[in-house]
Amino acid sequence: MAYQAAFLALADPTRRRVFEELRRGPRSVGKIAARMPVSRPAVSQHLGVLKKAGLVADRAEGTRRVYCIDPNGLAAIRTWLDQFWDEALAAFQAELEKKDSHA
Amino acid sequence: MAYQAAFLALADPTRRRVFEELRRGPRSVGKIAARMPVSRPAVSQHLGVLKKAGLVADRAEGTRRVYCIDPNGLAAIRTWLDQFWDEALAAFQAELEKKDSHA
DNA sequence: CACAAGCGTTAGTATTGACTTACAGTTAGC
DNA sequence: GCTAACTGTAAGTCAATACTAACGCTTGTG
Repeated sequence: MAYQAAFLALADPTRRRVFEELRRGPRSVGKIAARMPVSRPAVSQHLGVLKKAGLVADRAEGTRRVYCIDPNGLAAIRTWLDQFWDEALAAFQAELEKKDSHA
Repeated sequence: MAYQAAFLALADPTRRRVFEELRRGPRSVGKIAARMPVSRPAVSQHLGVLKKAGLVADRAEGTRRVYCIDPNGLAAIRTWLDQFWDEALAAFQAELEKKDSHA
């Protein structure tokens, strides 16, 4: 049930942009906020949501806080996606067989 | 840029539950709403959002409207996920080499 | 032709949440 | 110790949205 938070976190465009910024590598909060159209506290809040969703991880580095990508969040989404796809495909084939037995 | 709508659509719990209900196979609006804690118009609106996101498709069947899963929406998310993962992995390895050249 | 079933749409409401400003806490340098 | 740099947090505001109730439209049935 972890994909719930992940989907909710990635739904917001600004927050996903923050997340995608970390795709280039680990960054501090200030570095990220400098490239964003919103204020630094807003970025900090977004990072908090992403962290709770298991999408990012943070480590203290002196006075600044460096964030990087946490694979767990994306893995949760991928798992959900694969499982969903398998079930849907199975249901689809079951539907076909039902119509075959009809003929 | 199609994953934007898909993520936004799957973020809402009720809407995702509607979507997951179609995993079992094609259903009419009434059938879905019967298993939901919200009213039928709410389900209809959710289905509209899912349709615009390319996650479901509908066909008229007499007086009732049957919805089924549209692979396009999920494919968009999968594409984004794969691409994101590749870039993040490349950045991670680049980070490692940078530290190697440091030694 | 009238009636009922099944949906989509609209208007209106209440709640969620993204954002800014101001403040408090922690760490490096003089 | 004192200042500056960097960040998380709290309170408040405003826009987005999920929901219900009421209505109108289309299709099958007597």
